[in-house]
Amino acid sequence: MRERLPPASRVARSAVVSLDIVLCAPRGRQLAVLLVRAGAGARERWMLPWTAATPDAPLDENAARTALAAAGARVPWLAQVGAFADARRHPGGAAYSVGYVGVTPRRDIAPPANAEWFPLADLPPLAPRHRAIVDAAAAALRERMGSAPVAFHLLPPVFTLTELQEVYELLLGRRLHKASFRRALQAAYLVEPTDEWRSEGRGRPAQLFRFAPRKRRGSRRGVRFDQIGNN
Amino acid sequence: MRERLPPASRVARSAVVSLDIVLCAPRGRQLAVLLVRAGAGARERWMLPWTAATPDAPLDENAARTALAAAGARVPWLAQVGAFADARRHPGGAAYSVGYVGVTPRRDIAPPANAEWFPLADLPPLAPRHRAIVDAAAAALRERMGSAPVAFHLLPPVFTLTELQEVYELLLGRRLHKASFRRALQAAYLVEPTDEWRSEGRGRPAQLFRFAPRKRRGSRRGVRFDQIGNN
DNA sequence: TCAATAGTGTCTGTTAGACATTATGGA
DNA sequence: TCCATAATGTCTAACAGACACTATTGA
Repeated sequence: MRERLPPASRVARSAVVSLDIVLCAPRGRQLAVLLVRAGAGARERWMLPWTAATPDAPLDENAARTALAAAGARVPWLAQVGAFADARRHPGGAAYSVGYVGVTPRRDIAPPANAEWFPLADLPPLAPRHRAIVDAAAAALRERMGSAPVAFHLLPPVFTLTELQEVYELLLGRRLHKASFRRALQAAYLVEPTDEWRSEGRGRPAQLFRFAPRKRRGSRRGVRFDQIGNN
Repeated sequence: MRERLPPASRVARSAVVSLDIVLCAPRGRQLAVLLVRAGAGARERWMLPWTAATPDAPLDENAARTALAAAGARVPWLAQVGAFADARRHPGGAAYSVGYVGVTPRRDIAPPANAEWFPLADLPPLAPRHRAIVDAAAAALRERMGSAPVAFHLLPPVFTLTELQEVYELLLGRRLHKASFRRALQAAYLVEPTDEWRSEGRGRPAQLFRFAPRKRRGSRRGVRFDQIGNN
């Protein structure tokens, strides 16, 4: 089930194009990113999981393999962030790098021995290019959240609406109104209730839902100029 | 003012990474894309303007140079679309390609002899990778339209509100309501009126406006699940 | 019983979309 | 004068956000 790939540290430093994965998972009220150890003891460094690209293979396949090898499990959602070059500041010396961002429910992932989850907001020092890829990945994640059901890939198959809301708050970086969130969710026909309930600590148990999108009559109202103004 | 670059056809076929530009301009009610001729007579082909990437130079600089050389004028807005690989289907045989999308007001651009504008919806046959880059560029343009004032780079410095609305309709691919469009525009403090008016044919002359964004109090209401549902 | 969380009903301010009306020029 | 386009005012339905309330569990 688990693919074998050469560890990143043994890939030739002359690799022309690298694939670098920013793998995210929820961790309490923060997003966590998976990093792998490069160096040990006083010279300990961290870097994004990466491999040299295999020519002639689709980039997405290459990236999926890299993510699988790094995480030890299939990554349910993976998207390209972009290409990076500027200076030679990749830990493996790659002239070009293609960044990918992925998400996974945390429970699926017990990281390999040389890997560890770090809070996105508090990463250890990274090579400049990896730092740029992480920043671009976080931005891409927030952007694409509205056009793809990314949030559901951060959750197990069944979840409470509070859990779903917490993931949205995580990705959006702001608190949401409970009643409004549920109304919008209902109007979008994205989830359906199961007949299970889960009790956590005190309080009334929460009903469990599953992701079950249905065809929708397009609404698409208006033009929002909200974010226009920079650049 | 105009940079000299080797024409794409003379770049070695072994180039590892290419930069490929999808340059867009308004053309009536459609978007036009700039293509360059590759081959002649019965063997005539068209391709996106591209060059081999210069190692160690920032990709954005590389792309700006490529666009400048292809269009013969500075391109006011240029953004990366992503990296492409799959099979060896680049016209120059590049193993990897980084796509860029740019926009320019049409009047600025008199294309060089071997280049021509084509309607985006009706392009001649392209190499598979170029076709993929064009499609991704069109999607990226629509996506980023909401977060950057792309529309204004498709217009001359002063314009009528009807012209601005037509550009938005072009980019969004749907008609907008005139009164709503103007209200949203006013609320966004993006344009300011000049004291010029322009009369075109019959009807009342239109006031000319210029792009002049001002600081805005963030509104950012609610969560829209509008586009969620496809992966 | 109290504390804590889930879930729902109602009200209000905002706004997209539609319609109507006025304004101003050319034919 | 009639027609075409610009620009604006008003009404309505939809909806985000807030508040309050009920429901259901554990302590």
